[in-house]
Amino acid sequence: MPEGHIIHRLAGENHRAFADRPVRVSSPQGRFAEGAVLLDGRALDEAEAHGKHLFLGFGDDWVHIHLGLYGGFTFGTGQAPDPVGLVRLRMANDDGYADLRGPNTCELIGPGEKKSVHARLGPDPLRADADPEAAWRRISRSSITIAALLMDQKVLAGVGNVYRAEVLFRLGISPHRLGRNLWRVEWDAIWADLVALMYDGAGAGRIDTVRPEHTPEAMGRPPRVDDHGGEVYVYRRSNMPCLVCRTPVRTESHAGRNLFWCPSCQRQ
DNA sequence: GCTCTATGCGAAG
DNA sequence: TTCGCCTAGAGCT
Repeated sequence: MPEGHIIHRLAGENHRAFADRPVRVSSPQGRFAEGAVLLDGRALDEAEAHGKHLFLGFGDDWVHIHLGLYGGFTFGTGQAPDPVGLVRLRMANDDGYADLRGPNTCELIGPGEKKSVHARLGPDPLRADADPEAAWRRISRSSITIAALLMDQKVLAGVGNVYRAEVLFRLGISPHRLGRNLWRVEWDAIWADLVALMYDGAGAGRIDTVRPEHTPEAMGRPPRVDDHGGEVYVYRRSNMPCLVCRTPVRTESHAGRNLFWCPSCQRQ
């Protein structure tokens, strides 16, 4: 259940495990059977992430994967065991294996289709070719909230519910501000903070956003780590005291997703 | 066993 | 704005 930092990490893990050697490809569940037959025994050439989309390249054939809410990869070493649960895609060689379960998308595409996926995604803070100006052009003209804009993958690729809540908290910006009411310096700060947070997240495999001066140790409080594995200011902390000002964290359903913010630290 | 939840997204209304 | 969809684990009866 990943945001973009995990997808970049997965690109690296798949590349390390399977690049440049023949891969045994199968679909124990059967829903990627045709693709598996076509790829079986071929070598993985490239693994690439753009936002929450993962691309595994076998020559001109690409596996396009989107994990959705509950998709996930499991990696293991040695001989692959009998599949547990619904394994859509299994890749294996003599050293190890990877199982993909529950993805929203797992499909074989060609270079043209891959290009069109990239074309409909906004800049990804973790990609070297990202152009934050493209996101700013849309945000600065928009009459929808910055909270909704940050989650819109056409505007910005890779940010999900955790990063949007946390970056807005860290910069003291209300999630209800409209895009066109954002200052340019605020957008620059959002982008820079996302690059730093997501880079750290990709390295650590979890999302930690709490600054050293607000950690439980620094504040003399017991540690509290969210189920997703990281330490955060507001995400999934409804009604708990803000780590900075003690005001209860608020939550509301915003465009179908839970939004979390501190009404005192994020006044406007 | 059942019900709920989740870092997502696109189609339908 | 709501629904449906992909799946597994937690917490409940």
